[in-house]
Parts: sequence; structure tokens; C-alpha cells
Amino acid sequence: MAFSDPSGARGRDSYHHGNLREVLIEAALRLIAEHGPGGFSFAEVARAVGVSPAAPYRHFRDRGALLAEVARRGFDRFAAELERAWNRGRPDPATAIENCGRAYLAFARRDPASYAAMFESGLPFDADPVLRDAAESAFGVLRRAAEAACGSLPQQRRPPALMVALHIWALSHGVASLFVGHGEAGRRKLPMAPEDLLEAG
Amino acid sequence: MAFSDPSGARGRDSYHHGNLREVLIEAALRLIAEHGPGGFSFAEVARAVGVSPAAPYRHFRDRGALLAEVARRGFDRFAAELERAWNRGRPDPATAIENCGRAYLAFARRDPASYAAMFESGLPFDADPVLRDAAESAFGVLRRAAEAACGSLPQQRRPPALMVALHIWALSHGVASLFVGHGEAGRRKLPMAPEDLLEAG
DNA sequence: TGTACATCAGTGAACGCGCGTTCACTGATGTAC
DNA sequence: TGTACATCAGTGAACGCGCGTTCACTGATGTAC
Repeated sequence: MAFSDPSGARGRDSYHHGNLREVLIEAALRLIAEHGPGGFSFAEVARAVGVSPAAPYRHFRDRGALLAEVARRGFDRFAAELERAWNRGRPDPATAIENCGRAYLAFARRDPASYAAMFESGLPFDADPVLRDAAESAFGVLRRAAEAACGSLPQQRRPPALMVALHIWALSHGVASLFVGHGEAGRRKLPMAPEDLLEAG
Repeated sequence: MAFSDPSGARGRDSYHHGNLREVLIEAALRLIAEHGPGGFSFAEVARAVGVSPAAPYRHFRDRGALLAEVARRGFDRFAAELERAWNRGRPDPATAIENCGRAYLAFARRDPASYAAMFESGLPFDADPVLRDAAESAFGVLRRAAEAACGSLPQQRRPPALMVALHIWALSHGVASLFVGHGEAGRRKLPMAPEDLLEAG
């Protein structure tokens, strides 16, 4: 077991795990990917990493705290990837915005477990300021991108930037949650690439 | 109890319930509205309507079958309301499409429990042809509306109708699931009416 | 360098709980004659 | 109209299970002297 830990983490080379917090998070991601954000239990996570059911309590207050941490990390990476796709508006704002949309879908596709934890877990956002800030900063990227893009348009008929940002967000989320995620099961069939659908925005 | 049944159904005026199937569905909707589509148990539904935990098995194979029936009915009403909003393209296709969008949001707002059962429950659509057909026919309304609307546009640069329909669907779903539903908790704050956001499409 | 001790991190047994499901049962209803 | 009987729909007790959580515990690690 110590040398075959599938998570790639250090594993149990001693009585003390040494890495349990990280390994628990990885296991939670795996379980969410398989059974959805509501489909894992604290005990199951412990079992998955080969540790007693009481051990996770050393690192998380309860199941919700673990889920919130998964979501928070998701939002952090999400924000970073959107930022990178935006690339300060280069080569031009329209293309950069489109790249944001692609990055959005790419994130949902590559890491559906995090995406589910972030958007489909029913976590009490308002009750957890840390989580809320993480989500806010991810949306902030879209808002700033929309502001920059709107600013480069002719003054007359310039749309409100916040509205554009929300529009992108809603459309991306709609496409992602209808056609990308859902762990193989509830996904609808699409006669085109989700990216092409998004591009029409 | 017989005369104070909050569901408005006939209640237990005899040993035989007489109406149990319907009452179970209503109770499930109430529980979904409170705790989300994953937040109710078969036993809880039975308790909520004052019946033994074995009783529901007379009407539904299991919890999933009850949830699927809730979703199916939701899709039926959803399709009817979209159809009514479309109103055969009157007064004109653009306005009628916009009315469809409003009807979409109105449905999600008025009956978030059904909406959750339909779109956020992770039901195995592919495994249940009845459910699948119900969902398909709801989408069919949007598709026909998009076809009619596209047909009324000038031939050059006419967008593909299916794409337009999916676009409407994705945007509506995105707006609804981010800003309307989620039982008071996970909903984001919006500085404008969701309808206005949708209208930009 | 060695020893004593405090702290940390995981153990494993135990608890009460609600769940899904089954079972033989029984009261009510409908039908044949 | 009345009676016998089949069917239907709900009962309530029972089961095994996994969960969340707690507890006193113990092995490992780090630190002071």
C-alpha cells in the first residue's frame, strides 16, 4: 500500500500519514467525479485513502468543510485559467473573450468534479466568506474582461459591461452544465462542438 | 389529519388512501423544494404524508422512479408553457421567442422543485425512454420556434435553426440555474432582472 | 549527543440513527351469482 | 338485494447496512535542556 498509492502522494510510509489533507481532497475529487457532488460520504473518503473513519476529522470539521475546500481550490484554478485565456485582452478583446469562453468549457470538461463542487453542490456560499471570495475573484476576471472589451467599442450603443459579463457567464454555464459535465449520465447529445455553440455569443 | 391535509388532497378518510400516488408526488415536490433533488428519502416522503414506510412501494419501484415521475410531469408542463408562450409565432417570431425565454425563467421560478428534478437530479435520462421523450418534446417546442423564426429572416446569413434553439436553451438554463433556483441558498445576487439579461440574446 | 517530555496525527471500537427493503398481515373495495 | 370471495392498498414489525460522530488510546515527531 505504501508504495502503490494511486494518488501519487507519499502514502503510508509511517504511522503518520504526513499528507492526509491533500490525499483526502484528491479522493473527494475522484468520488465526486464518479457519483456527483452529493454522492460521497466522509466515511467513504476515509476508506478510499485507507485511513480510519475518524482520521479526516483532524483536517476538516465535517463533510461540508471538505467539499467547500474542494470548491475553493476549484475556483482558484478556474480564475487562473480564465485570466490566462484573457491574456490582458490580446490579441484583441473579441478574440480574448472568446478564449475565455473556451477556457470555461475546457475547465468544466477537464475537471468536472471541481466544476460540480463549485456550481452544483448547493454549498452555502453566503455562509463561507473564503469560498465566496474565491468565486467572486473568478467572476472578477470575466467582469474585467467585459469592461475592457466594451471600452474598445464605439461609444454609442456600448452595452453595459456587467451585463456582458453575466451574459458570458450564464451562456457558458448553460452550455457546460447541459452538454459537458454530469459524469457521463445526464449529458445531452449535441450535433456540434459545445465551443461552436458558445462562439455564437 | 383527515381534514387538515396540507396538500389539499383527499387524505385518509378511510383505510385506503385513495389518492396516495398523487399525494406522494406532491410531498416529493415539497421536499425537493426544501432540500434539493438529492435531499429527500423514500421513507421521508412516506412520513410526510402520514403513511407507513412500505406504502410507497405500492406505487413506485423505488426512490428513483418517484423522482423520474416528478421530472416527467415537470417536462410535460414545461413543454405546455413554452408552447403557450410561443403562441405559434405571434405577434411576430422575435417577440414570441422572447416570450419563450420569459416562460422558461417563469417556470424555473414558480416551480423550482420540478426544475431541479428535471435538470439537476442526475437522473439517467438515457435509461428511461418515457422521461427522455418528455424532455425531448419540451425541447422540440424551442426547436420548432427557432426554425420558424429563422425561416422569417432574409436568406443570406440565416443562422442554423438548431443552433439557435440550443443557444436559447443554454442561455436560459444558465440564467435560471445561476440566478433563479437553488432554494434560496446558492443563488447569486443580480443587479438586474434575470429576464433583462436573457433578453440580450 | 542523549534524554525527557509535549504535541501531533491516526487508531479502532463504540454509539445511536435513519434508510431501503421484505414480509406476513388485514381492512376495504369491487364483483359474480 | 344479499352473500361469498378475489383483489387491492396500506400496516407495522423486522432486518442488515452505512453513516456521522465521539472517545480514550498510542505511535511518531519535534524540542528543550
